[in-house]
Amino acid sequence: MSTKTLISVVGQTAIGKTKLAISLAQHFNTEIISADSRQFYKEMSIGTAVPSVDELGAAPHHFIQHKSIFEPYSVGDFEKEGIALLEKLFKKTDVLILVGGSGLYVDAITKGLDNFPKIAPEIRNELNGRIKKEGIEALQAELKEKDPIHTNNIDLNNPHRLIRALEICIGTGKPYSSFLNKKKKIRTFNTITVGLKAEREIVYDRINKRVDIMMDSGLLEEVKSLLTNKHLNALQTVGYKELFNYFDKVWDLDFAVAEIKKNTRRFAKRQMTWFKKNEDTIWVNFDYDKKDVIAKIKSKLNE
RNA sequence: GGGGAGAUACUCAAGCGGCCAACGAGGGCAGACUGUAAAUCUGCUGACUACGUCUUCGCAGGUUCGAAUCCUGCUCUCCCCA
Repeated sequence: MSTKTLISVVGQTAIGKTKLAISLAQHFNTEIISADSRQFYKEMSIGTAVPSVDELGAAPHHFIQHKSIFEPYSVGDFEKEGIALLEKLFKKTDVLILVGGSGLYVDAITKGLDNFPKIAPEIRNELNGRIKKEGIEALQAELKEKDPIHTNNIDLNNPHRLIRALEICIGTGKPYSSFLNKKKKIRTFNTITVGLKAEREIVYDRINKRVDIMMDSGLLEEVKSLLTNKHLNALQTVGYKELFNYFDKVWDLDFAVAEIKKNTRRFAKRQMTWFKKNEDTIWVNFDYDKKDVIAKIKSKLNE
């Protein structure tokens, strides 16, 4: 009777997730939680395609531009905040909408991550310094010693993963792998995933057009205003990093824009390989019929 | 008209007698993903009846046991002198 359901809307960038989410929120008379790792930041809006004022007014949204690029923020933080919010909102409604293009962030809400203690940022800084000075091999050797199990499971060539594993080992004195696969998190809600899809050419065309629109809407100015912060993690983002190169005079503008389009296409590809893994997803074409989608969701709701 | 340089896989670009289906880069494709995730990393990229076979290095001949690599002719491109 009081089963709570989270409708998770996923799909590639520029495919129309925001619009579908709003339709669903209106239909179910409910609210939207964003799981978009770049729309969290209030300093970024054009390049992240944050919902417009009209869209934000069409349904209550959460986690849109609620953080600053200067604050450290991670999936772990997002999971805690997100679950807390869901719990609060589920007190007054049975259905909520989650929308997001960031696979890991979506999974953090729907499936949950293992708990890791907070690690002092100095440890990562130091590891970043060491990997430059001593080379990746030194850190690989150290992980092998501190966590032989995890050494066998991760891609040792991936510096981000290597450093993350090591910072846990160093910061906690325990192997990274010892934090994995604790008891399964119990979610108090069911999740129905709706995936938006379209043919490659259509997605690519929409991406190209959206990048042009972003440029016409003042992306360049937005990026210029963030120039002094370009080292911040949140700004290691398609649409921003390429234009930093333009302002640094390493690329001309046309090339930078072409790179944004290319990198967005590649990002869209990676999103798809992530979302394809979920076998329960209800896939709908980007030119869906609204009633149809709602009917599919409802039949799933009644299962 | 004369002289010179060059034509290599989707693109750029190495190779200059055997170890070459051909370095590398770009692009493309596929994949991985537990607090950097719009990030980061990995694999594949001539064709196939695939641990083997077949067809490629401008075109056509030739030399050689053997050629992308040497020779001849042709075609095209670029540069210099007229």
